[in-house]
Amino acid sequence: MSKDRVVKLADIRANCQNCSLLQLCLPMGLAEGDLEKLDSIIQRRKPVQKGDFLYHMGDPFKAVYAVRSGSFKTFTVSPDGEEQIVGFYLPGELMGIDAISANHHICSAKALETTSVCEIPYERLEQLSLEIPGLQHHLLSLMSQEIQHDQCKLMMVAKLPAEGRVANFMINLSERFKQRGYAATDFNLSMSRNDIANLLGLAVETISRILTHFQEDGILKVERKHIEILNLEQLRRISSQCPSVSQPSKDSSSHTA
Amino acid sequence: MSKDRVVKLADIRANCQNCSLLQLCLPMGLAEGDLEKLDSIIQRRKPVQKGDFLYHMGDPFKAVYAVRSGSFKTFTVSPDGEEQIVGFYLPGELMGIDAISANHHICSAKALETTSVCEIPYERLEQLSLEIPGLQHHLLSLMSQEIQHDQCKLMMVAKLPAEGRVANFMINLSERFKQRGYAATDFNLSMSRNDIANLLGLAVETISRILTHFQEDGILKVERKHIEILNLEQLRRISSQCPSVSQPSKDSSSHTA
DNA sequence: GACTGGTCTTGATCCAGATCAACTCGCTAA
DNA sequence: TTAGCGAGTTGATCTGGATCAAGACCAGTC
Repeated sequence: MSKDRVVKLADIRANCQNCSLLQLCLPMGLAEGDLEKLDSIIQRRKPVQKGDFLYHMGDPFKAVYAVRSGSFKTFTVSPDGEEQIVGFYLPGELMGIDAISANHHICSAKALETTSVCEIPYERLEQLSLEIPGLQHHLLSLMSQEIQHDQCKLMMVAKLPAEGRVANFMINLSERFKQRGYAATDFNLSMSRNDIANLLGLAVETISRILTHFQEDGILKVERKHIEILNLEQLRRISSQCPSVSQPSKDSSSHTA
Repeated sequence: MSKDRVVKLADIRANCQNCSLLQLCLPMGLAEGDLEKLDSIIQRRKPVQKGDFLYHMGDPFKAVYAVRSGSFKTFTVSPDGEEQIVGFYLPGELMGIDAISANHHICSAKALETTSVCEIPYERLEQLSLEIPGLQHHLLSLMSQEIQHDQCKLMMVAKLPAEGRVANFMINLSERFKQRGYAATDFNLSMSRNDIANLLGLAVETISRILTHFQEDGILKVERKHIEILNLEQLRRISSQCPSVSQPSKDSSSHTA
């Protein structure tokens, strides 16, 4: 294999055009030429190691980030130092758009594993979305989706009992993995039980108990971080509440849980 | 008073230029000429009566609405017919932007009292925000704010005990009233105890008990729908958790609870 | 006035899930 | 190999808030 060929491969991987997440991510639906324009402002950064921060709460808002591989959690820290998880982000999902109005990040983003991201300078993105037909709409649409999902999460936490929340969480992850071309019923959790508990407003012990309970009932197979969904229908029945999670819209990136 | 003068007064009232909510609402920060452009696409509709719907869940998405006076609740209905409140909307707040991505309304909007709204056809708004400098950014900013507030609500429900949620709810209302030029510590609730309980994920009885408890402790004066905040500091202490509610950003319309 | 239906309050009881405490399982490190 | 530590599980107990039930308070309406 010549050096040239190696370079070319690296080059291919680093373009939106050849990214497997094209249909999910920000550039979704753009024409060839417009895609290149967008591509030209995007910066690929070196991977973020597990436990490292992509940005901190309070940092000035410069860019939004698309996850390329791996996963993140975002969280705020309350005055008394307690962490509150806001969401988990998977490949193709956009992080940081909640910072537009405040002009600084309102939560911190920490890598749950080794991850790579595309950095999209926000000012240039706004300029570009004045020029590229459809980009503005797509951006607004992405944000509207984020609102929809947040409202859905709110309803889940306000209305569902513990089992329903865990079921809902698993279904949500499953659907997001499916959209990304991964197995829908067999995956690894990159987040700890603690993080899940935190997001769902429950105690760690409760998560643990419910997972073993689901396992006893043949709904899930749980082995440390590895989850296998054995009875999706049952899981849905337990979760059933939140319409927009069980009926994802056609264009559905940035499904955050 | 001549007929001309009457017409002129009516005309004045029906323009963004002369609206008392100008500094809070969608047209915030626009230049004179641009303001007129925006104004020209906005339709003022006849008032919506208490209990009537502005739109229903599932309706095709045509427009967003700015509350001019009065208040709304938005809610979804789950498969089993149960209502889940998503938020309450006060004058100057924008309703319906959560429908952009799905292209139909994902919740219903019901007037809590006699209200008037400005209807802003969404397609024309998108067109206009390609032309008017700053409008695109403002729109994105508004949506980002909505995300921020939803995340804040989520944290509140996931983390705070019942008293904290009620305290938080009251502070949030108080601040929104204040921004609108109403008294911050003396106001009327347009929503029922039931609606509040529903939003906060609590039982009506719990709301009732907490309100009497707050009254006994001299934190609030409660008389049916009328609320007087006697000890805002204490209320804050009970609520203290959710940073972005207690530190509203400079540009802060669409504070929804 | 008295009658009715909705909203709100108050009290008594119960239970889902928190909390506390002990233990197990992997993993890393020496 | 053992020691040590963080993450996860499991059990026992406790409690905040739900639920059930009964009144109280209004706003209409006849």
